Amino acid sequence: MALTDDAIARIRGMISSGELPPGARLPPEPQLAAQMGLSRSGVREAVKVLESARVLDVRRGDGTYVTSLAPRLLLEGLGVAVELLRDDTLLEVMEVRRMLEPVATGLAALRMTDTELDELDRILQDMRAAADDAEKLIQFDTAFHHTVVATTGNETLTSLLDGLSGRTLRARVWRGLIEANAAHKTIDEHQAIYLALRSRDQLLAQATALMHVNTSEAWLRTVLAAQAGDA
Amino acid sequence: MALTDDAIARIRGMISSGELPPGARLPPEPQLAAQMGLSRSGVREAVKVLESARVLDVRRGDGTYVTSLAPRLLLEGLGVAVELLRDDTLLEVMEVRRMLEPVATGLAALRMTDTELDELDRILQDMRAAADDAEKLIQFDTAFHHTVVATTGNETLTSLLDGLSGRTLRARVWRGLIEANAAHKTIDEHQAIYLALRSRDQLLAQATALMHVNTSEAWLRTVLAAQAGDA
DNA sequence: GTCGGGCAGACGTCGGATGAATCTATAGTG
DNA sequence: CACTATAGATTCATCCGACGTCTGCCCGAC
Repeated sequence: MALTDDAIARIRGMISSGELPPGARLPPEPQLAAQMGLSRSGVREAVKVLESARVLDVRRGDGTYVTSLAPRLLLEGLGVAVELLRDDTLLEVMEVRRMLEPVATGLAALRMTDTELDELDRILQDMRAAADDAEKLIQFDTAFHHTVVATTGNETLTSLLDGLSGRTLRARVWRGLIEANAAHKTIDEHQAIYLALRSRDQLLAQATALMHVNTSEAWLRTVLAAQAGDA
Repeated sequence: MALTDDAIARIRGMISSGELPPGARLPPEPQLAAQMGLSRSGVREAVKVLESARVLDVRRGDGTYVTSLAPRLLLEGLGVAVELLRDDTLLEVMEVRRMLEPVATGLAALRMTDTELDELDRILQDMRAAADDAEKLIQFDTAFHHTVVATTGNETLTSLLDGLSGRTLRARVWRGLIEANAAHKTIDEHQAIYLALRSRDQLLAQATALMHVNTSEAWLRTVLAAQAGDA
């Protein structure tokens, strides 16, 4: 399998070499095909791959362009990859979050502005109001952690952690939490993180975040074990 | 753009739902096309995307199969994504490594066996012997860190760090190091990490790793600044 | 039992044709 | 002159059919 993969590599090469900078427009498919010595079908497959990787942006009726290549785009694929991981490797993902999220939260404690703290407070209230609505809880939980990590100003870090905290993963944890009536306890953990951030206490923020991830990991274990029992 | 992307989503859905477990064989392309209500071309594009994401394994003359879905496969794409990041975001990547690698190295200190330590020692000697051969230095440097992180037993973590330590990134750092005659100093840092691991000292391992990443980051800054000056 | 050939199945690549969306330039209108 | 609407050109989306090539497997020969 060479032709199509060659085309992928060559287009990628043109981008990383700077020949095709962000925003640049590629030649029309027929022309690109001629240029690379393969049929239009092959080019389309190559372009589709790069489009799915958020490297190219294909606009019907217009043309094909190089995206901004921003980390948030290129690292988006991490999320879909994590969604496909098998159950026994989800604990590995959790372990990575456990290493990364506390440090990130600690860093956020140093940089967070009052405005951002207020937003966190708002999300926290939303969570309490959501009660037992799993769907909403997951949504606010996601927003909470995203907001915290985003204030580090490191987009790569944010995208990475977003990807590692996939929707399915969160859903499973919260299902376990709600079924065991432990949702309120987890919301309290968020509160603790919030208070640590509010007081700009890096070490405390780190500690509260670690506790929180640890709780999540524990519930994930429970859910996975119960599921294994069923099967 | 719905048909092909729908197909991608549906195949992915069949996999994550367990309908297509790892190793399973997909129907032939024409049949799959009929089943999903689109042409073979569309199916081929969808399959190609999933193949590039290491979700499917297409064997010419044989058929299409679901891969093992192991983290090392699914997270492989992270590496190619990082290779396409623009220069100004590489420092973000470095910052993430700075958060992750010390913790991982500290963890490795607790789990590393004598055999693995001996292998590290061998790599270290290779590095010293490589002298000013940038190519080899990069190769041994990669091997060193990979070996350390791999002993944590966390394949997800290993793949993640491998991806974040892309070849291009390493190449740039080492280029700066060699040009400034600072290669030996960096090799000494590896030695320090090795000694910390040998004595199973988690905190010291963490500290030496942090210092090392910090050095790399500093050199990356230098190289990027020099490059910006050229342009 | 082993080796080799041949056959069927499956992916790889190609070329052309048609439809749909977008952009642009032009002509018309107030 | 400014704005709008229409027509055409450009480009991607999708489909269809054909042929080449590789792989796996069965079966016969030795």
